[in-house]
Amino acid sequence: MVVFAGQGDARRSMALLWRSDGAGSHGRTRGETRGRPGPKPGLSVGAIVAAAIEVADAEGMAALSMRAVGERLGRTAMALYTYVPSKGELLDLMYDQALAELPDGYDLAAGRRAAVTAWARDLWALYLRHPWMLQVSQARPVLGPHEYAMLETLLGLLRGGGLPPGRVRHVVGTLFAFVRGAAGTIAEARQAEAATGVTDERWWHDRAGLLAEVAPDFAARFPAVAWLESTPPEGPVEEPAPGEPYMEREARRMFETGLALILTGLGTI
Amino acid sequence: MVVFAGQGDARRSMALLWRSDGAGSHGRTRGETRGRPGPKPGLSVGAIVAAAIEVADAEGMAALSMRAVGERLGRTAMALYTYVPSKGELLDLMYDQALAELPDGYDLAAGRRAAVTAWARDLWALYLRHPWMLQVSQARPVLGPHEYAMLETLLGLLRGGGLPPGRVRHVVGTLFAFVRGAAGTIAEARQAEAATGVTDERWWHDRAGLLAEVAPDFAARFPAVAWLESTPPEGPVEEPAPGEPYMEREARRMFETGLALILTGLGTI
DNA sequence: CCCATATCCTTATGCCGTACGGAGATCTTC
DNA sequence: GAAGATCTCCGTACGGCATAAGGATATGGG
Repeated sequence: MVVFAGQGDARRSMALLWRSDGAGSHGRTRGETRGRPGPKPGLSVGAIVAAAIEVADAEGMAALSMRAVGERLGRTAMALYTYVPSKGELLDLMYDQALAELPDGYDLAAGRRAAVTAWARDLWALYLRHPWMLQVSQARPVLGPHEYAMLETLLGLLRGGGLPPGRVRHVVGTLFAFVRGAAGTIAEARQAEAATGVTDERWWHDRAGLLAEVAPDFAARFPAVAWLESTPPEGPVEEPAPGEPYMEREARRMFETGLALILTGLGTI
Repeated sequence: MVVFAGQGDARRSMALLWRSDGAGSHGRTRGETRGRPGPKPGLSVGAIVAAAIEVADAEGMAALSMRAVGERLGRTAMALYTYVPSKGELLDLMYDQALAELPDGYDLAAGRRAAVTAWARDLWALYLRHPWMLQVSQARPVLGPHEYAMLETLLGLLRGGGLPPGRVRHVVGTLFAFVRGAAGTIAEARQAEAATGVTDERWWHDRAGLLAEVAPDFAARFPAVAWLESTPPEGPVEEPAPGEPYMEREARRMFETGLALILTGLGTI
């Protein structure tokens, strides 16, 4: 399920997001530790965010608990609350931190379309590296620095294409929606595989058998579906790509097709 | 976060999904109750699914607990387990049941593109009526009868367009990904609004103030973003649509734009 | 009547996020 | 160096969650 970020002290959470210690610098957090009473901080916001991302990457969003993150850092769950106000804020920080992995510029020399394609592929790859990102609510955007940086990058590619600003907004929204939706298909499959240990291949095989059991009249009820499923995935017009599971290859092809449709449409408008 | 369906007894869950009592018929579930010992069932799978959908629609996915569903039916949480193996299976049933609201055919008289557009709009509207649907994992599809019915409907529109089957698969995936992604933006906003009581308008206003506080150099760091945000949403080339909040109108326009891009692209390929 | 079987409930287990307050480290100020 | 303020980290506890186990009770067939 989508996890909603905490709407606690909004000012504090924005300050955390835009804190000056960049990236995963594991640095000091609120001003300087120098000259403050009390024990030296053994952790940092950056370290906690990094640990949380590791947990979420490895075990999936469902396994991301404050206890689990604390354990990875050799602390208890409660120790984290010194640095981060709540789990919701931690999710926001994780999300924005992951976005920092994106490149911040693309070469327009090969053309606008090629650059936007590269941008979309990178975002898609990021979502696949961090499938839990798709489960952080998009409702109230995180509004962190890296989110704006990503947007800035895309706008840099789209601006100057002759589109009016209102149009640009909708194109941006379309690209985000598509990449996100397309990545969701496969990202969640990976999470399910990691969480349950059942490969996608096997799962589909088992389910197909059950489906035939429970709906013996399938082909009659859904002729077009049966037609589609009876045809082979596609011709051999493809590089080998040896290790890639069937599902993933299909998902990638779908992504490329959809992206091409959108950009072709954009070119003819 | 995305909720994963239970991978308990797969056979039982498929049987539940494809149980003969259709739709919300609140009918008998496993064979006939006639001639069985024990008290008469006071509930039914259909009634439980309907109650769960009501809860999720009204209070959001986060508030959907077995206790809440039981309470709505005047029972305890444990009473539900007589009918449904786990919360995960219940989610599958809810998902497939909601899909039953979709029309099962479109008129091709006005052309293929018009029909596909209508199909996409209906799916988008369904997601907005039931925002929690977007939080049910897509990883391992539910594979319920209404999911196949929806697919069958779309394939009925796309088949005969001269596209090879492999291509059709990718176009279908693209349409699903886009509609889902686009609906997510606004559906989650509605859920957040319902859950927190803070309107989107107000939330954005507050956050903008905080952003200016915490990142005073915003316009310099993100010039293209600042440029985009400084331009008015769009010309007055729009019907009044009085009650529609600003965010929703923009989201709807984005959806229409993206759909047009995809279908235009499809037309020129 | 008797008993198998069904529904529904009470209770309990082990997770979760996190409020509260205590223990002890480390600073500034005398 | 002592006092007091302030900080990190932890132990405990609370209420909520899904759900396992088993008991009370109703209902049918024999």
